[in-house]
Amino acid sequence: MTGSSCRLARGRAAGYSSRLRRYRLSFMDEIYRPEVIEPEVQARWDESRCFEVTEDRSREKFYCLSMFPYPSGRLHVGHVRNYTIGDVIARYQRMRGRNVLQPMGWDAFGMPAENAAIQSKVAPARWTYDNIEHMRRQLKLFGFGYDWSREVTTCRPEYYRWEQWLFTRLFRKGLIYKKNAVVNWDPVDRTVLANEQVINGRGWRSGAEVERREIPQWFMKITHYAEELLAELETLEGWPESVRTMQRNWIGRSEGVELQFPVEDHDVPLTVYTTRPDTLMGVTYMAVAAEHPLAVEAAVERPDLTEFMEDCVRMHASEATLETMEKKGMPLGVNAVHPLTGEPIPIWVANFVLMAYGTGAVMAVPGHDQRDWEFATRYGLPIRKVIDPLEGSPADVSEGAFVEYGRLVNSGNFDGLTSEQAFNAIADHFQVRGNGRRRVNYRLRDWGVSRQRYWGTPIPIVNCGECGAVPVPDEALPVVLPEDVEFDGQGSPLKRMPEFYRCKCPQCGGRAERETDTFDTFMESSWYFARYTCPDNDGAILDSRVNYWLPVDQYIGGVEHAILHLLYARFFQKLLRDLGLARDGEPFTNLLTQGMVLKDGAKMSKSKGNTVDPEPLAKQYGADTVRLFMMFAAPPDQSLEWSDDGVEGAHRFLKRLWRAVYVHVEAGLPELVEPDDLTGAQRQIRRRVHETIAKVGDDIGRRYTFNTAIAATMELLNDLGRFDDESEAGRWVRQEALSTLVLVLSPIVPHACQMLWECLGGEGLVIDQRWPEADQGALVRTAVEMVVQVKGRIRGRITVAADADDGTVTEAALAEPNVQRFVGDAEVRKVIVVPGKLVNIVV
RNA sequence: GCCGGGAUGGCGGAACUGGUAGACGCGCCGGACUCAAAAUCCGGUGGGGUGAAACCCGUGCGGGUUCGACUCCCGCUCCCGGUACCA
Repeated sequence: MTGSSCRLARGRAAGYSSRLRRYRLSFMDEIYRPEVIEPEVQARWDESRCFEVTEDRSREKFYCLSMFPYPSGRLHVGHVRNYTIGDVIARYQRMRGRNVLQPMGWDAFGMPAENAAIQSKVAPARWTYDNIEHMRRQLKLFGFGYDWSREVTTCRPEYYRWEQWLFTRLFRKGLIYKKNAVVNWDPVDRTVLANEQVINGRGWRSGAEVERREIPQWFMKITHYAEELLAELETLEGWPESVRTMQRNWIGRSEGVELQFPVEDHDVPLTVYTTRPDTLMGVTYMAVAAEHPLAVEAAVERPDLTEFMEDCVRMHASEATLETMEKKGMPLGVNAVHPLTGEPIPIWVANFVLMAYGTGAVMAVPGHDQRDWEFATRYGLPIRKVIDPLEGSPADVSEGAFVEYGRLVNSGNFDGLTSEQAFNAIADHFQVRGNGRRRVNYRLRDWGVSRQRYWGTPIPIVNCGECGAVPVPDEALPVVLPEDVEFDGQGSPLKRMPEFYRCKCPQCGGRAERETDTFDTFMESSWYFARYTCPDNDGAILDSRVNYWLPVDQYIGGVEHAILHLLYARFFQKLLRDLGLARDGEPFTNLLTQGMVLKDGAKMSKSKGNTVDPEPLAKQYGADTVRLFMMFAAPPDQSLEWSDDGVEGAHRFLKRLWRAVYVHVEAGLPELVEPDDLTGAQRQIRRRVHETIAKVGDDIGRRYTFNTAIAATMELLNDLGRFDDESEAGRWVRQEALSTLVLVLSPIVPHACQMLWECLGGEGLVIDQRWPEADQGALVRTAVEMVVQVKGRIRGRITVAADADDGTVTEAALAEPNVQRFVGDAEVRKVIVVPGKLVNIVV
C-alpha cells in the first residue's frame, strides 16, 4: 500500500507504453499519473481508429456535432467546455449502442486573419494554417473522440468550391440578386468597416468619423423562406424555447396594410406600411429617410436641410445605435394629403428612418405610438387621440401614447368600431380604391452576402459589359483565392490584382472582370454539417451518405449563435433540399446552447487580462481533471465561473477514485456473489449503486446536467469510503460499485476510466462497453422518512413503511410529539399527504 | 431602444412536475498522522438563538395566488447574450 509498485509510471522512459498495455492488478500504480496514462490511452484510440465511423444501416445512428471553431490561434476554455459537452454526449450515446459520428473542422475564413496580417505582416493563409495545426494538436490533447478522417477546412478550395457551385445554382434559380446596401465607410483608411470596428462612430484604426455609404451587393432571398423558417420552428421540440422565441421574433411576421398618401404638387405618392391602420385618423405627420427622393428634392437650395441630412449620413449603421440615438428631424416644407380627410400632413425628414428598410417612409401616429409621441412632443407636433380602451376610463395621450388596441374615436365614419373591425374596414376601403392593400410583412431582411474583404470565398460571378453578371461555369470552379498576397489593410488586395480579376466572359467570350468581393463567412458555416458526411467527395457537393447521417441529432454551441448562424443554417438546409441534394428540411433535431465561461464575474478577454489558457492546466493536472471541472462547475446552458481551486478539487476526486480502485484491486478481484445473500449494509450500498446508475443515466441522457451526475458519483464514492466490509460479499459489492463508477464517469474522464476499467479486470475499450442499467430489485426500500408540517411549517419527521397508506401516515404524523405541541386541541381541517415525502396538517 | 436569459450561504452550484432550501464541490474551522510542514484522512460549517434543544429569520427588490412558492402571477432593479459586416 505504500508506493512500492511505481515502477511503471515514472514517465517517459523507453518502453513504458508497451508495458502499460498490460497495466492492471499488481502493475497498477498507487499514484494517479495523468501525464502517463493520457498519452497512452490516446495512442490506443489512434491505433484502433475507434472513432472513425461509416454508414451502417443496421444500427441506429447518432450525429453529435459541436460548432466548429474559428482558428484564432489557441484553444480557449470556452472551446474546451463546448467540446467536452459534445464528447460526453457522443461517448454516452455510443455506450448506449448508437453508431456515433462526431466530426471536427475549421471555420477558417474571417477578419482576425486579416488583422493579424496587418499587425505582424504574415499572410492570412499562413497564419490560419499555422493556427489550425496548433489547435488540432490541442484538441487531441483533451482526448475528444473525433473522426479526424472527416476534418473540413473552409478556406481550402476543396471546400469552398462547392459553396461557389451552390451559389451559381441558386443564382440560376433566381434566389440571388444585387441591390445597394449600407456599409460603414472609413474615409481615411478607405475601407469598409465591420460594426465592431466602429467605436463611438469612429473607425477603430484611423479614428475618422465613419460614414454610411451605399454600395451594390449580392443578396440571398432568405425572405422567400420566411414563412417556412417560422412555421417549422414549431416542430423543433428539441430546441430551447428561448432560441425558438428569439428566431420567431427575429423573423417578425406581421399583418398590416400598405397605404399611399398623395403628395401636394407631386405625381408620385408616398407609400407606407403600417400594422395599425385603425389609427389612420391619428396621423399628424410623416417621416422619410434622408436619402428619400422627397427629402433630396426639398434640400436643393435649403442649406439647413442639406446640413441635417449630411449629419444623418455620419452615423453607425447598426440597429442598436439607430434605436438608442436621439431622434431628430426637420420639416421638409412639403405636405402629404390624408387619404381619408384630404387634410394636409407635414412631411419631415428624420434620422431614425432608413431608406434601405421598407419604403423609406413612415406615417406617424403620436397618440398611439410611443416613439412618434416623443418625437411629436419634442417638435410641438399635434397629438390626436383616436383609440380608447374597450373598458374603463378613456385614454389620456397627454402623458404618453396609448398603444393598446381598443375602440375608435375622433375617426368619422369609423367611430365605435373596435381596432380589429377598423383594421378590416380601412383595409377594404383602400383595397377597393386601389390606393392600398393588405400585406404580410417580415422583419427579416434578405441576407447580404457580399463582403469587401480579402480573406473569404471569392464570389463566383463574372461581370461582363455585354452580358451583365454571369455565374462562373462548373468547369471553371473553384475560383481560387490567391493565398500569396501582401495584405496592408487598405482595402482588399484582390482589387489590385488584375491577374485575379481579368477574365473572359463565360457567355460571350469578351473581356470581363470577376467579382473581387468575397462571401460573408456565415456562408461556410451554413452547410459544413452536411459536408462532414462526405468530405472526400471531389465530384459533388453531397452524396447519399448525407441522408444516413442528417439531421444532426445533437448540436452544441454558444448561445450567441441563437439567431444568425442557426437561422442561416436552417435556410441552407432548405435550399439543399429544394435542389434535391438532401432529404431533410431541418438540420438540427436537438440543440444545446452553452453558456459562457467567466472569470471574476466577467467574460474572459485579453483586454481585461483575465484569460485562462487550458493547455498548461491540462499539463499540470491532466485533461481529465479539466474536463471534469468544467462539467462539474455548472450545468452546460449556464455561464460557468472559472475557479482554480475548483480545478484542484476535481483533481482530488480523481485521485480518490484512483486510490479507491487501487486499494480494492491490490487485495485481488472478488468472486461473484448472489445479491440475495447480502447483509443489510451490503444491500444498502448496492441500492446506492443502482440509484446512482439511474440518476447518472437520467442526468446525462435526458437532462444534460453533468454537474449533478458527477455529484451523484461523488456521493457514492463517499459512501464507499465509509463501507469497510472486507468479506467476500462486501468486496463483491465494492467491485460492482467501483466498476459502475468507472463506466458512468468514462464519458467525462475517459482516460482515467480506461485504465481503471482494466485494473478492475475489464477487457477492451471502455468506449465499447454497454452503459449499465439499474437493477430494479436493488432499488427497493422498506422504510422512508417523511417530513411533517403543521400549516406548511416543518415540525417533525417520521419514519414509516414505504408502502404505508395515507391513513397510517397521518396517524403517525399526528402522534409525533412536536407536531402534537403545534396542533394542540385545534381542529384538524385538512391533511395533505405527498407519498414518500411529506404530510401537511392544516388546522 | 427592442428580443432572449440570469440573480439562491464566504464562493461555484443543488432543489427535475408547487411539496424537507443549501445536495456535491471549493473555502474556512477543529481533529488525526508528522520532529515539523505539505499531502492525505475524519468531523463541523446559511444568519440569529440555546448548555443542548425548541424556536425565529432567510432564495435580487415590492406586491399577489396557495394548506404549502427558489418554483406560478403582477410590477421593478441590476447583470449577461443578440441586434443583421466579430465569430
